[in-house]
Amino acid sequence: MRNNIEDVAKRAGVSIATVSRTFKHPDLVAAKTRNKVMDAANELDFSISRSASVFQAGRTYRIALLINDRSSTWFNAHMYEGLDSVFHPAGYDITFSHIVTSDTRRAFFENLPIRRNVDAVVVASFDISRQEASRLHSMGIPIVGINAMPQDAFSLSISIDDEKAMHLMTRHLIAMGHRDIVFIAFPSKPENVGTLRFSANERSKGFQRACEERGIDPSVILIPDDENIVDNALTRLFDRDHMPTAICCQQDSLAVPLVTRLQQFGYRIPEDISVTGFDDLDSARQIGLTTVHQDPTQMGAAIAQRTLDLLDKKPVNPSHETLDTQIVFRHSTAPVKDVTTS
Amino acid sequence: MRNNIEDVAKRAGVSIATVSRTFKHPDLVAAKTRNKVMDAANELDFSISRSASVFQAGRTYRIALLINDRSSTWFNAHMYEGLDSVFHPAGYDITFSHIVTSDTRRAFFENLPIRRNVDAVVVASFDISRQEASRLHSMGIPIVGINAMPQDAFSLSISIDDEKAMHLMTRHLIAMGHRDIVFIAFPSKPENVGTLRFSANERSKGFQRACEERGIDPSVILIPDDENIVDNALTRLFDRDHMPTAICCQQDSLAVPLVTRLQQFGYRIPEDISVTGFDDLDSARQIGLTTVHQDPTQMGAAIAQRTLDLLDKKPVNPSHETLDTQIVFRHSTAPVKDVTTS
DNA sequence: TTGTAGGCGTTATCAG
DNA sequence: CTGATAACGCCTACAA
Repeated sequence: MRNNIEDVAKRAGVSIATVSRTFKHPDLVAAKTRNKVMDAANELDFSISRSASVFQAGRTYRIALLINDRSSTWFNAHMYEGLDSVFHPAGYDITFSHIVTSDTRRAFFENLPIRRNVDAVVVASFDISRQEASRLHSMGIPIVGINAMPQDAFSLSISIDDEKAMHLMTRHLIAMGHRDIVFIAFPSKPENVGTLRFSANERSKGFQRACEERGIDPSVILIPDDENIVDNALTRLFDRDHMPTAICCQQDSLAVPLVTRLQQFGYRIPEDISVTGFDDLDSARQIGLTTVHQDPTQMGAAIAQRTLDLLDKKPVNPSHETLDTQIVFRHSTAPVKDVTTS
Repeated sequence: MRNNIEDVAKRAGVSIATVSRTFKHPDLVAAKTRNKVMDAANELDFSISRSASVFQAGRTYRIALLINDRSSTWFNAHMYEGLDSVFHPAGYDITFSHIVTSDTRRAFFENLPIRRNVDAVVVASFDISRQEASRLHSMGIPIVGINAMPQDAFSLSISIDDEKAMHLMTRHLIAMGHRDIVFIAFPSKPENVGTLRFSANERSKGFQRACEERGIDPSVILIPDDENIVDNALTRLFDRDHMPTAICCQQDSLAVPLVTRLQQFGYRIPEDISVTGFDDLDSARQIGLTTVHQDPTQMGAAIAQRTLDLLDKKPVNPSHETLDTQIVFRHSTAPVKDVTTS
């Protein structure tokens, strides 16, 4: 912490400008001079102060990441990893802003605490209103979205089509003869109902649309998203007259343990009940769950790269990307056995 | 980005010092002046530049987090969340340094790219050599460890006792009559064998010690840590003459899906085979796995708080903390049925 | 309670 | 290829 660029300059017998150049533009410095400088720097344990160069660069080299959940979530942790894999090497720090309750949300958009202090904003997994979008844009920096809507509120965006994916999945089930299908989901948080679209809602819609298209009465179970999600689901399931032939889960983190527990109660998956998930967690692959694949790491890396291009004023092709949704067919789904379908 | 402190000062008809104080020490500014300044600031969309104030503060307000795995790992993601919950509000950014291969490791410790650019270093889940420790200390800043050894190489540390925990777990199994127990683990990476202690090794040691204490020949299966860990484990398991009565897994991420798969093959857990894990993932609770609990979020938050105290030169009690290891007994373990033990 | 002025460490510009 | 110098935006003694 002690030695600064001037100490190195003195020791190397050059000017501070030369020291700076040695680090930032080595090619502009004679090899001999460069070595002198590097030696001096090593002896003094010197390296360029990031704070100082960031400061003088005018850019903040900081990216705000807006999330509406914990950062340790499967999606968020992987997305962060993808973002960081691109932003970090480019010299950017990523900092989370947790937009969880409607209060924090309002406070955030009113005060924009990150104003003037980040070079770009990444909005992940939640939708923003037009008003919030324009508020964000008042900062005059790129706003990019990951699984966030509406797309045109963002400078760049990347998303999967949750509705379509779940629609596809439901059709898969229906095509195998299932008519008694239950969709299990977590309810939207109250502060988000109505105005905003979340992945969860889209998935629910996709399920319902597929059912309605085939004249099936969609059966949806909403369970609290607490520490006992599987118990909650089982309770509601057992509360019915009979078990459905297929269970469509909003996400793998529910489907995976549910499979295990159903097995423990003697239900064979998929012989007795088909189960599907969404996300494609590692554990989903391990247990052979049929699910919708998405790769948040890759999404993060992709949008980060495009954001970087935008910041560097390079041409960025497509501004808005909707990834193909892909179902991974494994062995938690099978045709219905006893076909008593009307 | 446009307006700086001077613009605000002009508009508010005060000096820049007053503007600065209004933001940093509001109590030192007359209420009336303060309002004038805040109004001007709002009109100009001004807020203090973090880069500038960090720069001039002399501190970097950055924390380096050294990990030897991906940041999206269950442990790392949660630990990060804990660290961030304390560091972020205090104005610190956390940046990952991935120390993965022996090459990156060597390069890191030779060049110390973070030198002079972070206020503290957090080493997580891997051990460092004396040499590396002293190298780190040459930076003249606190080095803190989370599940890292040797403790006295760090200014502060917090750990669980992996060896003890697995020893306890194994004894639990033995106490229930199990003598045919298999321990399934991932091998250490080659570059770490010998010199360094990892959680994984400690757990293995704990298992073996417990076995030896009871005259049981410890049976250890090492499987590659690739995309098919459960298949790998099952293959090795089926390769034996017979199934063990108990399976001790190095971590939940293996144990949880293994339970599911074993069930699919008709083994009842725990009636036919007892299975134990380590970590206490959310999914472990959902499926009722008996496991060792650890809370990386809480560990991260705790060490972050103590690090902050250290940075602020407040007294920090205990420097080195080893958390009590706690087993969560659920229903994946049971006494052996057909006791043919010799 | 408020203003003045020096300095934080680096980089870019421009001259040599 | 190298050196001198003026920013960059803010904070904090110190003075008023």
